[in-house]
Amino acid sequence: MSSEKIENTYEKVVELAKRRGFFWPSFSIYGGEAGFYDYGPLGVLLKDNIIRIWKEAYLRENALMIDTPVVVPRAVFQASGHVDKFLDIAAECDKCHLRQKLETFTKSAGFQEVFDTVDSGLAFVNEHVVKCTNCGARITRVFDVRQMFFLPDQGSSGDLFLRPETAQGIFINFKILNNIFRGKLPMAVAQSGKGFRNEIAPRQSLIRMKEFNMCEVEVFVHPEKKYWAEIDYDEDITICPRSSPPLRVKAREAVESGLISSNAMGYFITLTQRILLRMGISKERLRFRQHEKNELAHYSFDSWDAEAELDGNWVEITGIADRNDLRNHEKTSGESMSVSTDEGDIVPSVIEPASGVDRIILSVLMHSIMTRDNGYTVLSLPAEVAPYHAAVFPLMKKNGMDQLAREIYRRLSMIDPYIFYDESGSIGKRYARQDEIGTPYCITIDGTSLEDGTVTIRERDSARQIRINAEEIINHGLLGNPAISRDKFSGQSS
RNA sequence: GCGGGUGUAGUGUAGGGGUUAUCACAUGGGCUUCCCAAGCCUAUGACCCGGGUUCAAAUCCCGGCACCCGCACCA
Repeated sequence: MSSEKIENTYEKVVELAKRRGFFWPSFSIYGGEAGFYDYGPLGVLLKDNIIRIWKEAYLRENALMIDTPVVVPRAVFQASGHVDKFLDIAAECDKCHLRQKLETFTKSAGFQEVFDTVDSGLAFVNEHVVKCTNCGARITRVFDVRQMFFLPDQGSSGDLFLRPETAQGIFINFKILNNIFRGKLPMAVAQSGKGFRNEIAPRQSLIRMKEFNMCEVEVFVHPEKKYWAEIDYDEDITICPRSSPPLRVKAREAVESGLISSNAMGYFITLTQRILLRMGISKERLRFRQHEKNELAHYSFDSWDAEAELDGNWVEITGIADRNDLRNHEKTSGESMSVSTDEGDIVPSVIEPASGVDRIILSVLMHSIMTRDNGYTVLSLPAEVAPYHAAVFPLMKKNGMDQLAREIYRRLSMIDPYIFYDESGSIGKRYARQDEIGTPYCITIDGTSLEDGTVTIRERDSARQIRINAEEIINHGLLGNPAISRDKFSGQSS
């Protein structure tokens, strides 16, 4: 099998995704709508698996799970700063209709001003001659571009928005959650759900969508110590700090040397790597890059992005931000957000590992797709990520092989529902189909099965088979069954 | 949002004012086959949408939409 990078992996994955049923553009019979994608039969299973891996990793950190509405009243985003800051002050040239951020025009005209409001921008262009970077005409039109969707109907308290992040649902419930956690710190709260952003130019299928899935964790820590737990992870991470060239380090050492600013930041960078690798991101194609000062979000002092290399570009798939939202909500709502500790009352700081589920899914697919020497495609997904754990086939549809195969399928699916049954076409075609959707094992019932109850199990990546008693699988399952461990497939070929 | 390119079955494509719209793969059914998309028979299936020009538009023109590439944007 060739593990070299396939040129145009992106297009290959998008084509496969539609043909086999992972994902495709939404609303296509009505011409489509940019920025929206449907998950199909396989994509739903894959996405569930990705989210489950994340959820289980954070349950092991004793995180609390929460689920809050996607529709959110204005007051929340007023306090968080999104209403004021989550928009662009844009300008348009009346002559050539070039449209971009006002600051892009003013900067290239030699001005350093930053604009928060349409009024301040308008006042500026009236006072100063700002010329179009394209045609040289004077800029006079200034307007704002909201990046949050808002609903035409009012709620009981005014404007309603679709949330651009799930995080605020956690912050505003901080006191309730901390009570449930019996007042302790540090505390982690996690939420998986949809977010909405009015992207100007949605691109590249799952990379930039207007409606997307996110998995966010808010880790509440002591603001001076920012400590979560001893970093006992020993593996290397690749980091790109602002202050030095890229390097491979252990998180513990990077925290001790000050390259990573806090224990909590280092801990969750490493945990994020473990989670992403488990999901099927390739380690060689994953790095953590610290944000430049000028690319930090309005709420963040420090931020590290987990980036996946996709067809030569580094794409953010998870962001780990050091932010301070509780103070804003305390100020605006008047509710105390402080926690009593031995060292007095404190308002916790927040470390936020936030993952884009859709981007992870695309990255996992792009990192998993392989081409066999015979030219056929294999999705080399981790077994626990693959939509189906196994497929069951009769070698041929005769002599009772199909009856026995259906019986084994029926019994097996009682203990593991992620099993696919197929008896159509030739055996080779069925293997190839399962390879292409990442099914790690194919169980085939042949003539010998009729005699002694054994079946063959074929491992996807090696295409090798072992023979095993069917009862062994039915009683113990496939995943984690020592009789079916990968190394069993390494020695013999068939 | 801007500029360029593209749009033909599920997928990849040929064609290019009047065709029965090409081919391959995939898909359904049948035959064959005791292990890797084999073979044979058979069936289903397409010109992105709207307007214009024309006797006639899938084909030419205009507009829209979507996708791809670059720019800008990415809280």
